[in-house]
Amino acid sequence: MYDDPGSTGVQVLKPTQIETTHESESHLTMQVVNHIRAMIEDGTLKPGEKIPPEREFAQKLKISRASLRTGIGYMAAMGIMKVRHGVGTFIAEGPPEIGKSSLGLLGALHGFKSWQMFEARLLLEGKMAALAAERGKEEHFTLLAEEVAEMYATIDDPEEYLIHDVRFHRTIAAASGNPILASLMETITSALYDGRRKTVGLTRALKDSADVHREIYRAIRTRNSSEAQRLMERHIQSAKDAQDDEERMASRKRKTTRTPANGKVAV
Amino acid sequence: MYDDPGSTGVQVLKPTQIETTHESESHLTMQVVNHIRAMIEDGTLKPGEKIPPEREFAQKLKISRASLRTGIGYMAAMGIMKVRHGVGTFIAEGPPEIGKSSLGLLGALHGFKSWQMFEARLLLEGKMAALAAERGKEEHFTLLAEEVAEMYATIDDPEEYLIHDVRFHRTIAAASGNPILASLMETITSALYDGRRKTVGLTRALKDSADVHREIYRAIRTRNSSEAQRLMERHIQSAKDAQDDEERMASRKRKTTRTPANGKVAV
DNA sequence: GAGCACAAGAGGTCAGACCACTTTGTCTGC
DNA sequence: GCAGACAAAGTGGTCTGACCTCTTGTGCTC
Repeated sequence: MYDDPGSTGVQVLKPTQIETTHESESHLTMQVVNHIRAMIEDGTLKPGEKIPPEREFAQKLKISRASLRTGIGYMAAMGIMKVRHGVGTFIAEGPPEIGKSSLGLLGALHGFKSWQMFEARLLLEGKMAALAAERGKEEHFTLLAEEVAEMYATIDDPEEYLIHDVRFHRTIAAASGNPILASLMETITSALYDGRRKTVGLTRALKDSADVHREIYRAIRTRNSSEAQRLMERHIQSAKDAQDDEERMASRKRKTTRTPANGKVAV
Repeated sequence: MYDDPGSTGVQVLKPTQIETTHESESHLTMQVVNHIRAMIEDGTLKPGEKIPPEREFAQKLKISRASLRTGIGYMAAMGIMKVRHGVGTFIAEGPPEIGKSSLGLLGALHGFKSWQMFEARLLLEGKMAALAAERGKEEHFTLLAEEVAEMYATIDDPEEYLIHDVRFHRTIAAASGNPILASLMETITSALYDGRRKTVGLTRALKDSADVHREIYRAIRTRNSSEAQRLMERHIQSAKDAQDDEERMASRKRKTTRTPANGKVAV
């Protein structure tokens, strides 16, 4: 696997290897991270809130602005904070993503394949659909129903449709009661989006798509977890197939008149 | 779910919301990230290799050293690069982790619970065990067998044992043929480790633990994927139970003589 | 009342000096 | 000749303080 150079290679035991996880990033960077973390944990800082201006905050922490910025950059990279030029720095809110573009970068390093992303999605979303059926609360069902309705309503407007599509999946994630799984999903789907900018003819079968979502909703609503999982898995699988088709088509002919502008993916 | 303030709250549609994913981090930071990304993709830079010294590299990119450092810090935060004071900056190698301490920090924000981590692990590792049984190659089986042997051999040395334990699980991840799932697992387990530093009496049942690993190995070896998954899930479940016990014990009585120093978790 | 201009506040970048850690190779003393 | 101490080079870490750019709000003008 990772530290195996050749075929003969066996056991080169470096007992400390496991520990390598920690001890990164200089002292001051971590000081900033921990300070902010502490402020979050004790409630001084809540998601969406703004931290003090850099100059001021740096002075309070008795470090230079440069060091403070390093720490902020670190947390911004992890998606914990959002920095807005000319406005301020904020604690992130909304669906937690484990590490934004992280997956995309890692992909470049280790050669992640598209089908692997779908396999992961299949697993995660399938399980979450099942969990949503078991643990979902009334308000989740309500939201899901609304999104399905909106999907049917915007069936002629791919842009709008996509929004509700995404929301539907996020609501299921929320209903699953496990934010960690939700984060993982968010990470992967976001890599799937802007990582490649797939261009998919959304118009093709939005009606079918809406129908499937409706079925999934029903299964969850009636707490039929195995059915929910099955439907969700089939749904993702067909999304994958659609993308594969699209890809094959695109690579075979570059001149097909269509290609509906900046791509979105039907989820 | 995320953007739902009250009970009446419905549909406050902000069509651009989905796009919010991109457009973060200033221009120069991204320039650095993209430049390095390009160098990785075209093979100029490979995992484990060192990038040029900051002063030199900054000059080459025609940006200030400070900006370069921001970019490097960004990638370091995502686990793409490792910075070693006094030595140099390197492209990360080894098991890719989506975002190091990211989960821990996000946990502080969104209140991740321990059982949720185990639920995620159960799902991921269970699936990977099944996949390993289906897709594993001879060399993976060999490595797995070796690790099992080492486990039995180091049954009296928890420290050593843990190393092989971890390697066993990583080898399965590698054998699953899906590095994305492997990354997700790595992320979660690392958060489980140093996120809390659970103290678990390892000595308790290392023999049993080794036996279980052996059984899992056998199932994978004989390509019995459902059995592999079942055993792995049971294994993780019992690890969770053990930790729960430990926790309950620790919180009830703080004076129990044991507590074998800096904690490791039996995997 | 609708625009527009400007000022204030906040993050972004820069330059250059200096500090701290690693590594390496030489020099010294035994 | 060898071991240990030391010095220097190379590289990341931090600081200072100035200046640039973006966003937002205010108040003036028409």
